[in-house]
Amino acid sequence: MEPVTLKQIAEELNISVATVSKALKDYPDVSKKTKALVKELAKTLNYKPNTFAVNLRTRESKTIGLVIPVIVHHFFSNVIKGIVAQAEKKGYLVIILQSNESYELEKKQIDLLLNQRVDGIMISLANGTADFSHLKQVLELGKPLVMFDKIAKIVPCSKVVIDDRKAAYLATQHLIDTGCTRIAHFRGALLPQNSIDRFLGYKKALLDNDLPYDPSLVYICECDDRSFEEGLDNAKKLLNDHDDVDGIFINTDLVAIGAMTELAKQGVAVPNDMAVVGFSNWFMSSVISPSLTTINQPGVEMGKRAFKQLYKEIKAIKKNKPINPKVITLETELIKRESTK
Amino acid sequence: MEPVTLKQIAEELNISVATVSKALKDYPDVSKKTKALVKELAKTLNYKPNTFAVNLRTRESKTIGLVIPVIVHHFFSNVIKGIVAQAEKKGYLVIILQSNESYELEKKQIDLLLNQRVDGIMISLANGTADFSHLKQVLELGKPLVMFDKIAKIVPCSKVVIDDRKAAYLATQHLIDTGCTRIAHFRGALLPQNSIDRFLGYKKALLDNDLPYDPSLVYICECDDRSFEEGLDNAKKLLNDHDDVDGIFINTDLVAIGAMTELAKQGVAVPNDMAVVGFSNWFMSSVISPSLTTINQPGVEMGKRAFKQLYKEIKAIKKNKPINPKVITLETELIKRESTK
DNA sequence: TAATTATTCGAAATGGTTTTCGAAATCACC
DNA sequence: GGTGATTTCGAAAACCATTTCGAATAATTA
Repeated sequence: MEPVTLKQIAEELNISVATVSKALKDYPDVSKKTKALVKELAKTLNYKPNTFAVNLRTRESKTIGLVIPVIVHHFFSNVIKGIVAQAEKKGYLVIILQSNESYELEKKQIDLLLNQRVDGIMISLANGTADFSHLKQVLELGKPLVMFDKIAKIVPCSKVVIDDRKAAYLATQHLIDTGCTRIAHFRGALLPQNSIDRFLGYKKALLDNDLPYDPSLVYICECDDRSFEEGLDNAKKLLNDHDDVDGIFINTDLVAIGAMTELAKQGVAVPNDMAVVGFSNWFMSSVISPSLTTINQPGVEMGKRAFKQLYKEIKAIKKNKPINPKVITLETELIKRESTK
Repeated sequence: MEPVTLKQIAEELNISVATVSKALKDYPDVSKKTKALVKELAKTLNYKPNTFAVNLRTRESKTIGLVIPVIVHHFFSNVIKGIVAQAEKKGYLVIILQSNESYELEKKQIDLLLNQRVDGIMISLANGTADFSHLKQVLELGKPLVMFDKIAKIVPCSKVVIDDRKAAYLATQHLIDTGCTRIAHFRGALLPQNSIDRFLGYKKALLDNDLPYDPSLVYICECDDRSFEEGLDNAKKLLNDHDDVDGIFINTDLVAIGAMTELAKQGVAVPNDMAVVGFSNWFMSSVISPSLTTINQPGVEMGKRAFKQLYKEIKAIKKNKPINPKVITLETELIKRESTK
C-alpha cells in the first residue's frame, strides 16, 4: 500500500540509490545491464517518484495557479478549459481559485498560491482590484505572472486580451450603420480596464459619426451575480428616462439578455423599436429569441495563449534568462443576429 | 528573492533549526523569550514554511484532485464553484482536470493526480467509462474517493447524487398531469447511471398512469459538445416519425433548448402542440421564450457536500480510522415554466 | 550539600530524490 | 606490464521542515 521508493529498489538489487535514480533517468554513466534490471523492477513494483521529494529537490512543482473572478460564466469557464487543456499537454496541473470579484479574496488567494510554490500564476482581476501590490509581489519573487481579460496595464507582466476598444467601436458602428441615431450604453464597473476600453470605443464611434455623446445615456452595472437583474433594472431606468433611444450597446451578453427581457415585457420590439448589441457571445445568445448580436470573445483561445506565454516564462526563469513581458491581443468579430437590423 | 528558511533564522539568532521550528509552532519546551524573538524575526523576514518540505515530512499535500467531464457547462461549473469554495475554507486547494467525456483521458488524469499525491479525489464520470479499475486503484491506495452526479454504483466509495429516477418521474408525471398522453423521451448516453435512472423514472411514470411505454418514442443523445444540435436532430426525427406526440421529457436542458428551437422552426407550438420538460435548470432555461420547465439540480450544493464528505474521509484516514462509504442524495424540485401547460 | 524536578535547548534522524565528484574497475594501446 | 582513457558505480551533500530523545542548565526539595 505504501508507495515504493528508490531505496527499496536499490536494496532489492544490491546497488545504490544514486544508481537507481540515474538508471531510471537514462544517465550515460549507468551500464545497459543495470539500467535494464532497474527499469524492469521499477515497472513491476510500479515505482513512481515521490512528487514531494522531487519538488523539494528541483524547487518546482509543475503546478500553476489560476485566480478567476467567477467560474460559472460562459467566457471564463471557456478560458479555464483552454488553460487546463494546454497545461496538461505540457505536464502542468492547474490549481483554480475563485476570487468572487473580491479584492480581499484575490489577495489571499495569491498568497495561498505563492505558499503552495506554484511555478507561475495566471489571473483575471476582480472588478474591485485597485491596488496591485499583491501582483507586484509575485513578480518580485521572480515568479511568472500572466494576466488575461481583466488586466491592469500598470503591472509589468504579460497579458492576453482582446482589443476591447476596437470591438466596442465595431459594435457601436454596427448600430449606427443599421440606422440607430441615439445609442445608449450599459457599461461595466468603473475599474476593470476592459470596461473602460469598451466605453471609450463606444464614445469614439459616436464622435466619428458626428453623433453627440450624452452621459445620461450611459448606465453602470457591476456585472456580478446579479447581471441578469441589472439588465432588467437598467432597461427599466432607460425606458423611464428617455423615449428616443433606438439602440443599446451592452457590456455583457447576460446583462443584454436581461435588458431584452425587460424590453419584451414593456412591449418594446427588438430590433425595430430598439436594437441591442451585447458582448462576449455567450452560447445562450444564439438560442434566445430574438437572438443577440454580439462580439465574439475567444475564451478557449485566450486560455491557451495565456498558458503558452506563462510556460515560456517559466522556462526562461529556469534558465535564468530575463523575461520580457508581452501583450498578446486576440482578434474578435462582430456576430450579427436578430437583435439588430 | 529566495525564500527564507528555518536555517537562516536559526543562524541569525544563533540558535538551532529545531528550536526555531518549535518556537514557531508553540511547542511547550521553548522559552517565551526565544519564542518572541523567533516569531518577530520570522515575521520581518516573511518566513513561510516550504510547502515541498512540509509535504514530504507530513506525507500530505493539502490538495485534492477533481476530474470532471466538461467545464463549460452550467451544472458542472456550479459544482466546481461549490467544491473550490468549500475546499478553500478548509485549507485545501483543488487541481482540476477535464476528461472531455473520454475514458482514456479520465484514466490518465487519475494517474496524474495519484502521482501528484493529492489527499483525495473527486470525480464525475465520463459517459464512456465502463471499466472502473482506475477508480478501484484509488481506493486500494487508501485514498479517499468521492463520486458525484455521474457515478458508478459498483465502486464502493462515497457518492453525492440526486434521485434521478424520482426527478424524472416527477417531470413525466407533470406532463401527464397537464394533459399529455403520448410522451417521448430524449435520453442520455447508454452508460451513465443517471441517464439510465432518468429513463427508468420516465418509464415508471408512464406505467403508473396506464400509459403504454413505446420504445420508438425514446431517442438517444450523447450530450457532448453537440448537445444543442442533438436536440435539433432528435426533434426533427421525432416529428418525422410520429405525428401524435404531445410531450417530451428531455435528459438535459441544452438538448431541450435545441429541440424547442427545431419545434419553433417547424411551427409546432410549445406548450400547446407539444409540451417540453428539460433537466438541470440551466440559467438560460429561465430566459428563453417560452421558458423551459425543468428539474432543478443543485450544483453548488452538490459540490459542497461532496467536498465535505471527502474532507471527513481524509481526516478519518489520517487517524487510521476505517471509512464507511456514504451515499448522499440531494433534493430536487420541478420548476414549472412556460414550456408546459 | 546532595538529590530531584522542571525548564530549555540541540543533535540527529527522517522523509525521498537529485546531482556532483571522486573512486574503482575495465579496457585499449604501446 | 605500464600508462592512460573509458566505463561504471556509490558516497555524500543538498533540498527544508519536523520530531524524538537525550543533554545541559536552572530551580526546587530533602
